[in-house]
Amino acid sequence: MSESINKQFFMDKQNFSHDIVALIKQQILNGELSPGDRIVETRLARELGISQTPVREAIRHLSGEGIITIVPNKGPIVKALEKRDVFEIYSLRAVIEGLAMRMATQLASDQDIAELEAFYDEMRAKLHDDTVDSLLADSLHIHQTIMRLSNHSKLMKTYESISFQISMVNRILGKESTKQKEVDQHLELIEALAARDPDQAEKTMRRHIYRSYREFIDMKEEDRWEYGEHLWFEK
Amino acid sequence: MSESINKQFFMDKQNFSHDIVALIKQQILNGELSPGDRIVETRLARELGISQTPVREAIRHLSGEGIITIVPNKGPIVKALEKRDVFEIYSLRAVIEGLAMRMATQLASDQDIAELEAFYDEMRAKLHDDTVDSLLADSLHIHQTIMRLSNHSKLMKTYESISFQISMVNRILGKESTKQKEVDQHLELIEALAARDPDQAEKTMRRHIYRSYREFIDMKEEDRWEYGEHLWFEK
DNA sequence: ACAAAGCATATTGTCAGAAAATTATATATA
DNA sequence: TATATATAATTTTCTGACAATATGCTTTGT
Repeated sequence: MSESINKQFFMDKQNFSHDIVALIKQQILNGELSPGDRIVETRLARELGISQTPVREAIRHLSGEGIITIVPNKGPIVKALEKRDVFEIYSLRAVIEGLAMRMATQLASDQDIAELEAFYDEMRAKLHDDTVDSLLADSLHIHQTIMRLSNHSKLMKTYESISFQISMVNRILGKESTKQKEVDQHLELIEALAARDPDQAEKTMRRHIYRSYREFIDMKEEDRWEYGEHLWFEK
Repeated sequence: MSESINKQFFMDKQNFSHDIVALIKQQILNGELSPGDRIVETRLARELGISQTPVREAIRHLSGEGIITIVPNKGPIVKALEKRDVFEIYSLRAVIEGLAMRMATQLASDQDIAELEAFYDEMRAKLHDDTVDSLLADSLHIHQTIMRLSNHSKLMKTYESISFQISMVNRILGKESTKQKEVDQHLELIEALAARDPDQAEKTMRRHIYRSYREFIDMKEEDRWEYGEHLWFEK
């Protein structure tokens, strides 16, 4: 019944499991699959109109990525995010992106930086008549650009796996940022980049991410995993 | 023929693929499987005396971890390590372990530190009549202990996946370190930990790893991915 | 009414083999 | 000889069926 409908997902340049990996990720970000949800291999296979094996392969791949947990003889579940995870995600992100900044100060061309500045100006211009979602997207774009400028593939891979979970956090808990502050912080980032001072750039990025984390927990949580600022950046 | 022999690998508390993941990793570290080698699912399954499916699952999991690359319709190969990879591994490791140090200064108990100091004394005592392999193992133990003290699961997971590749690097290219220097550096680490100064601790760790990297490329390579010290730590 | 035991169902784990794709080998043609 | 074409062999990919295990429900005994 729903077989023919879902077959559209298979643009299938490569193989089934490859597309199923993408499909499941997308469903998690959409909210069709929530953390803690069980994934039933047979059911998913039936819905997609294919057999069990490629579904299993996709799930095994995702378990390797750490997005899905497989309980032996019980089955796969979408990894749930605890409060502790949020702390870990942000703190890891801080050092990952910190190093990216450091490298970007050395590797970015003048044009790269000019483009970032232009993008920022646009972002600031439409600040007041724009949605929070759009702001988040723009923010994400800046961070991704910096990651790309670092030209460090393992850094990017690690970032992607975290970034996915960040998106999960944002989608689950929503986010109302004070737009002005958010925008200002990104100016700091770009200025630090333009100054081409690695030490300062790294510190700025770490502080930026620490502030995001603080904002997040101040809004949503009572108990926090914090251990104080000195766990995040220098003085 | 070799079926019954290899069956011993399956202590099999959970399921086949779980053990095959461990088996393949072990074979890579042993050198039975080298980077760039192809893995033929049917052959491996036949050798182990089981069917193809669990082998495939294990390989899919490993591809998720990034240890194996799957070329669609061609098959899995053990990911090869380029020179560039070595740079990326060390630099990523520097920030990962840097953060671990930072956290360890806050989370380690006095006893934890005392144990590390005791271990170090032992290590130094047997310095002269010990092999390089044994020294490397001791060094690894210290690093792993610090990771554990950080009590940061995502950090540890990232570290593990790098650590695996570090071991690959070491086994492929060998390593004759100047033992004395190597040992001294670890003293610095433990002292920084004992001082419980997060900033200093992080910097010490980063410098330590940077030095390892330098030692490595000075020994083996001509061309280097370096970009200067300021990419690694503050001044 | 409640708990334990046994049965039924659902789901995972494994298998053997067909279908599709790739690679290697051999044959034919210029 | 060299190049292209056809054929064979290998390997991946996928399927459908079955066994092993866990879960939920009913029955039974007290």
